[in-house]
Amino acid sequence: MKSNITMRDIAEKLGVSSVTVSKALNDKEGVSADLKLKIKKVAEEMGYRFNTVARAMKDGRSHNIGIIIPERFTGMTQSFYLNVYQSLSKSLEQKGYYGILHILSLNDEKSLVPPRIYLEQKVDGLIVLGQTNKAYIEMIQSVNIPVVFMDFYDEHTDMDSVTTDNFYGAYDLTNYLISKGHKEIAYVGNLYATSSIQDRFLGYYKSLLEHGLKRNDNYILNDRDEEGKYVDIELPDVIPSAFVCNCDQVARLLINKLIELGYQVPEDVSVVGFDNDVYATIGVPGLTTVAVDVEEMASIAVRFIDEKMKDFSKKFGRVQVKGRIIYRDSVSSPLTVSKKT
Amino acid sequence: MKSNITMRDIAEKLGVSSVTVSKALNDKEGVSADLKLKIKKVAEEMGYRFNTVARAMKDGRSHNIGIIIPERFTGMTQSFYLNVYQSLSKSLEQKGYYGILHILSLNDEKSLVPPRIYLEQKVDGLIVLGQTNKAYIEMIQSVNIPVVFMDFYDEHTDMDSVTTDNFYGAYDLTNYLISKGHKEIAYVGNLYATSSIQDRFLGYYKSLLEHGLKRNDNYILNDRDEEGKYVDIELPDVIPSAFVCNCDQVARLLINKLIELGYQVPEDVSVVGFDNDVYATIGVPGLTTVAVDVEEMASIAVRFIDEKMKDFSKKFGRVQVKGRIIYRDSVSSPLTVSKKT
DNA sequence: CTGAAAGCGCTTACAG
DNA sequence: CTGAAAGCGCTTACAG
Repeated sequence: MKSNITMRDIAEKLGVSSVTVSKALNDKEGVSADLKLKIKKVAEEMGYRFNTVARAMKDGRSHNIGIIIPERFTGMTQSFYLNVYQSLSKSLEQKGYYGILHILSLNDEKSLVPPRIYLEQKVDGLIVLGQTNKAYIEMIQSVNIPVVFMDFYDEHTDMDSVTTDNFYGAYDLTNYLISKGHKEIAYVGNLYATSSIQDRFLGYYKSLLEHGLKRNDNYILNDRDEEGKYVDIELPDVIPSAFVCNCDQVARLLINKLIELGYQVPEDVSVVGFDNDVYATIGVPGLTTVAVDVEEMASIAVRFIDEKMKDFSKKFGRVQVKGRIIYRDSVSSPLTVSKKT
Repeated sequence: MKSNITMRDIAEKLGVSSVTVSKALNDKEGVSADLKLKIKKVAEEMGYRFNTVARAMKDGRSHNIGIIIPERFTGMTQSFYLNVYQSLSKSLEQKGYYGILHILSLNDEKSLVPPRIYLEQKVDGLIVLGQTNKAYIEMIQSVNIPVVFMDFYDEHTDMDSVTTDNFYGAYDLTNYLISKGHKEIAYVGNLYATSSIQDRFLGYYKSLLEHGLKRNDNYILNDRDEEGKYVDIELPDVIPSAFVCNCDQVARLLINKLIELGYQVPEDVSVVGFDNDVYATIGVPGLTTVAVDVEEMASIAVRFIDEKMKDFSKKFGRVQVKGRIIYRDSVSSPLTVSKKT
């Protein structure tokens, strides 16, 4: 492995000082245009590669941003966060940052162990992607580098977070079902599991309220236990004409269950999901759902980190990014005749 | 943002030198046990965080490893590489490295632009995850830091690569179908698209040869064009009793198509996939497939990088990691009666 | 326009 | 066992 070329090597070759080389290569003032060109040419020829570490040492900024994803969101089927990570990675690169992924283990979360990337001053900022427990949020908020939360928020009023507009998305979707003529609409999701599920529920509920439809407690269906493990969905005695599911995966599970029971989707029952992930397009019928604007979310989170880097006290609060409805084949107008066998 | 505590701060507080602090904190020789303990205690109290950048500056190693994924493998539905990335990230962390993701754009690949993480000396090594064009492989091989390729290889004999044992997996799976009584077995996949598809085909073919079954050219079915875009699968006039698909996604597409045509899987036709990804478990029936050992692959790739770091000339060549068959419900013994309508 | 000096926070010889 | 000196490769502030 040949040792690396430094600015000093270039300087010596040209009989100038390394200060001048630094100025030339960084397009700073204080070098004649002639010399600058010559320096750049020689740098190129010698295969010079800029040493980011030395720069980091000087200005105290690594230009690395840590992205923390709690372990429980990283299972095989949960590709959403990895997609977000990818978008973040792209957005960071555009601003000259680099993302370092850290999977937060259940243990470290419980024991409130700060991520090693922080303890070793490996990163200038942190993006927490996915809900952690409250104590962990507080711990991470107390850190002396910028922190932005993604895809969740909680009662801590001083946290900066970027989430998809769950409330509006579910509201929009439910309005759509109602416009199609549905009056009996169930919601599927454990209201106590995550803030997303809660907010989507509230959006659904607002739509009911606005249209003067009564909320029916039997139409709020549980889909998972407290650890997030899916449980069998217990259907009510009277099947409603439409279901708003808190996510596409659950919508797909529900559809499979309904089909097994002899119902046809969307002829007998309409079902909508949320996320527009694989589960929306795999299987028949394709799901009408809300597509989350992952790239926009990533781009905003990165901008926030960047601005907080310049002014640590800057606050953005809770920012919501609107998604949009993707229309597929899982919704139709309800049958007017009684549909219970 | 309070300025950070340094070793010198600790040294001053205790009236010792920063050299001694460095030795104590790194558990090196040359400090009395007493003093070491005291130093560690004070470091803890003062909230000292080790500065990795300074260490990197000193020893010329950033401890960052770049992970390059070609853009075309990062679409919504292709979560496999992101899962590998996640495993890599974990393995790297265990050895004290940090992974930095770089999505290789189609343009940069064509123009042979080296990744910025390399040009800026941001990383000590590179893992290329997913096949690139040959010229790009050559360019990246010429770099003066360790490189390991994952999930593909090609004619360059000097490249170190870690792949899943595609050949053996498909061979194993085809043997299984034959043991179930199948004699007419088709292979689905564009043989010219990737080395994985090719090797899986060859494993399938070896199994046929070993069992004295004749290869039938009509039983080799195309699934995608040269850009990797899926095309409609053209079924042969006589439907075989079993299909070996090059991946789960294609297996699922094929099953849906067969069902549409009125066939039942596995009653009329058996289908197997490869990868054990979402497509294997989503939909009915569940796919019999080969599970790739992602964690083992990641762990080996990281070990190779680590060892090449110590000895740049070290070669490992092509290493294959065996997967294992996951038995689900997409295979049964063939009907003995004629099955063509 | 050009460059000598100092420093970022560590660690590695080496001297006492 | 303890520490003064030098250096990793840059950049900043200042002097000429």
